[in-house]
Amino acid sequence: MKELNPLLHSQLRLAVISILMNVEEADFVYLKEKTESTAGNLSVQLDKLSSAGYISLEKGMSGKRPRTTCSITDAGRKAFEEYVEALKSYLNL
Amino acid sequence: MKELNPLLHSQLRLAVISILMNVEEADFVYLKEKTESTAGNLSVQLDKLSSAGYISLEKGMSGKRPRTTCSITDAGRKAFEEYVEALKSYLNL
DNA sequence: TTAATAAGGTTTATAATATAAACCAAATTT
DNA sequence: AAATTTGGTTTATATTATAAACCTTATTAA
Repeated sequence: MKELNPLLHSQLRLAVISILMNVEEADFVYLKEKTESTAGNLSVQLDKLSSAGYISLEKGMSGKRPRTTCSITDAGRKAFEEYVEALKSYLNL
Repeated sequence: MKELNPLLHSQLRLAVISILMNVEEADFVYLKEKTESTAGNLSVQLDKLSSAGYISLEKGMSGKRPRTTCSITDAGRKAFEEYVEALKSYLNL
């Protein structure tokens, strides 16, 4: 049985990556709403994905308010695709 | 985004359930080899699946040696199928 | 014939993870 | 100017996964 990348095998991180696979970029607030996570949890998980090189974080300003935008990297895309392939062997798809 | 049943969203438990979906029954030793897990870890995870009613454990004897055989229950089948459906929404399948 | 090793597990301790609570700074509202 | 909101981060806690240590019976070796 194939290994399931533990960084992706987590509900919240998987949700984030899954969303980012389908959009150019998404900001912190949007991800928080879509995933229904707390800010703290999301912040931690985004950092982990970023440290792994799976996403890139741009921390800037939108007018006078802070704004963090996230986008998936090539490494993230690849990791996700490999994860999906591995999972398929478990799901009988 | 749908919730991913945490009892199934674990590599080893998912592997066990996945195997049991395809066979009538499987014994402890077989599952240990197929999943490449340690006996301790497998024992713990089988208990969790059993406590949840997802699998049934028959602890008997094969000749003079103990033998635990496992099989999936209807509840386990249903939970697995729901888990797969939920996951699909994350995987773009 | 008993000492060591193996088979088939279980129990317990530890390491890793996920999660939320508490916190912070700047902006806005009352 | 005090209170509240926005957009987060840091830290503490609860949960989980995992392996190490252990147990019992059977088998093999000395």
